[in-house]
Amino acid sequence: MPPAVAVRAVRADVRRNRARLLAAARETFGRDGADASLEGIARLAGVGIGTLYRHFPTRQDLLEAVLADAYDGLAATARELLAAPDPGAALAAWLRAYVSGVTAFPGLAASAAVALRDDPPESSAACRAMREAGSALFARARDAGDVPPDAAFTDALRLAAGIATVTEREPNAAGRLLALASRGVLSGKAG
Amino acid sequence: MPPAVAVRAVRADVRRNRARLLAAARETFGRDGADASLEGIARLAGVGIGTLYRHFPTRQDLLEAVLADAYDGLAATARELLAAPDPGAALAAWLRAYVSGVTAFPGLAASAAVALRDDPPESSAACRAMREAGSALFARARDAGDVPPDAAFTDALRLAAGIATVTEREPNAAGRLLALASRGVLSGKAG
DNA sequence: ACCTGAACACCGTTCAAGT
DNA sequence: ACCTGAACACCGTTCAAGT
Repeated sequence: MPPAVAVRAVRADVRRNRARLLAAARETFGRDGADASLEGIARLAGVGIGTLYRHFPTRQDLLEAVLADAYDGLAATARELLAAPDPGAALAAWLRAYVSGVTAFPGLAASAAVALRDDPPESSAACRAMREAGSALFARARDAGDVPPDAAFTDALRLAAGIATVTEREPNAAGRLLALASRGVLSGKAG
Repeated sequence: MPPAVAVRAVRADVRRNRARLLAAARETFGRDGADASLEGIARLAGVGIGTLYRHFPTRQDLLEAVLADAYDGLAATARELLAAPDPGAALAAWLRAYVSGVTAFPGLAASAAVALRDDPPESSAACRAMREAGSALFARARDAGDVPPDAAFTDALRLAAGIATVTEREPNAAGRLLALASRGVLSGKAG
């Protein structure tokens, strides 16, 4: 199968460029935020700007690729937390991890929120896997009676994304808002 | 007092330019979102770009001036709702109005959230008045036992800002998330 | 005192040429 | 098949000149 070999050879090249672009993006976004210069990222990666655009047609595509790492970690965390004794506390811990994961640098949380819209663009495999793992954690908490029976997982995740977006780089504020949303702003009385 | 007269004459000029810039900003932002071209706004207002920068040194300043209208309306609404019978329902209605008011166009909610940071920049008089009126509504709901006694008004408002930011142009989603945050993601059990 | 707008610097994006 | 980077278009911001 000579074509397969040829394809594999090309892929090595392409993959190396992609990996370099991602590493450069992580470094640059982490320093300058999500609105950093794309030309700077291409320069740091040692590729032409056209190559960056070939791999990541939009800034959002590049940001979502950066997010994939965080999603992998969050999916693993969700699966671990499925074994935790208190379903509600496990869900709360996971939502905190989500907020923390998508606030690695300014502007990232807003990108993460895009994948949670009512009519979202097609999302990455990592994002889908993260949501599936989180959904199981959510269902367990709901079955245990820790979450309102009519609540939707995506809405809860989106709420966390909103908190992350407005509390970027303010972990204390993020914690307060998550606690308030968990307990309920209007939950003074019994129900 | 001749100087006072001279000052007043100048102010008329300055105010007219400011009003034109604001009208142009409302129209342009409303059509193109908060990242619309500032040159286009100056052109539409019939002033030079330098005049726009003189009045509004940053884009955020211009957006906050646009927000002032919404804040005036929200302050009035809060004062009216103080007379509503159910304190909790009144607060809920006002938070819905806030979300609706700061989502007039894409990008506005994120600007509104800036004024709610833990260490916010100095905010407009309209914003302060809105927060004071909302705070009274919040205190009433808390005194009535509709809100957790240790909850902070600014955190509740910030939560609404976060919801607004991630659900822009999706009123249904905004309603669902507000309902979820009001009841509490983890409020399945009694308390 | 305020306004103008040319000038500067910078960035996003495309695409013809190259390998 | 992929990469390069010059070229184009556009925008933010400043500031010398004007009123």
